[in-house]
Amino acid sequence: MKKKRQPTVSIRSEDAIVQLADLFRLMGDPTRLRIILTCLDVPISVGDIAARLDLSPSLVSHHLRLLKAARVLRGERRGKQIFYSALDAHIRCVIDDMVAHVGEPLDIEEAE
Amino acid sequence: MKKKRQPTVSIRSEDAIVQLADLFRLMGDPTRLRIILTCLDVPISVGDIAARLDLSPSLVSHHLRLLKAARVLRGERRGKQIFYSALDAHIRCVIDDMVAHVGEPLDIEEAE
DNA sequence: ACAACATATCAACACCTATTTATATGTTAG
DNA sequence: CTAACATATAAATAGGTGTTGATATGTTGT
Repeated sequence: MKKKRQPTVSIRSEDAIVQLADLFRLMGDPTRLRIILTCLDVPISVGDIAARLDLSPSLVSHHLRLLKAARVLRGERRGKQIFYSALDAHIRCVIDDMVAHVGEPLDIEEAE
Repeated sequence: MKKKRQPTVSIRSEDAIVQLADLFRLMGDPTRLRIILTCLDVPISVGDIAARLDLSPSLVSHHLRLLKAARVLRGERRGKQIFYSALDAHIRCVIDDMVAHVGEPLDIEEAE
């Protein structure tokens, strides 16, 4: 049972757009995007994220709270630590599409 | 010749992440996202965008400049007017994926 | 060339937000 | 229960950014 992909054109309601923009805005910060990418691989603890990205645990936790609230990531406790991972696969698709977009900078000549 | 879709994991270079984040940040503003969505349908002039979205032409033009610089949209002049449209199809994919993400709020129960 | 229209640019303000620092909450081991 | 660790929260600061209003650039018709 495949998911029906409804055309982009149809989403025009105010709150739907705001909700979408909120998600994009969350991914629009380099630090937060790094955190997201780190969590896409495999569930990883707050401290390990901080260590890998050379950030303070406090800052990482702050961003994780936003990402969790926006349903981008989810966290589950294992002992003292809390491991974060992607809530679903869509975020990965979004990023992959954007990477593809960046990968093709010019389809037409752009005289500046 | 299909495009090889490289895994999300591999994009880790600093500037690549910053470049991605810049694009997401651009889409993270409701006004700008509305403008993008309006241009996805069919090429449309600055004035028509402003009229349809009830924004000042000045503000629309300002955002269009950013979106054009980021290779999200492109503009071509037809007489006095300049018609803007999506530069490629990837942005539509990105938005569709994000819509799909929003459409599936909960895969697992989330005890708050 | 001039007038009228369409778009772009500039500067200023107000608002938002990422980061830091300090403190608090929660969990495990002894 | 206490100590040590892991994460979360709060307030304060600094830098970024969307919007507005005025001005500039560019194009078409007369």
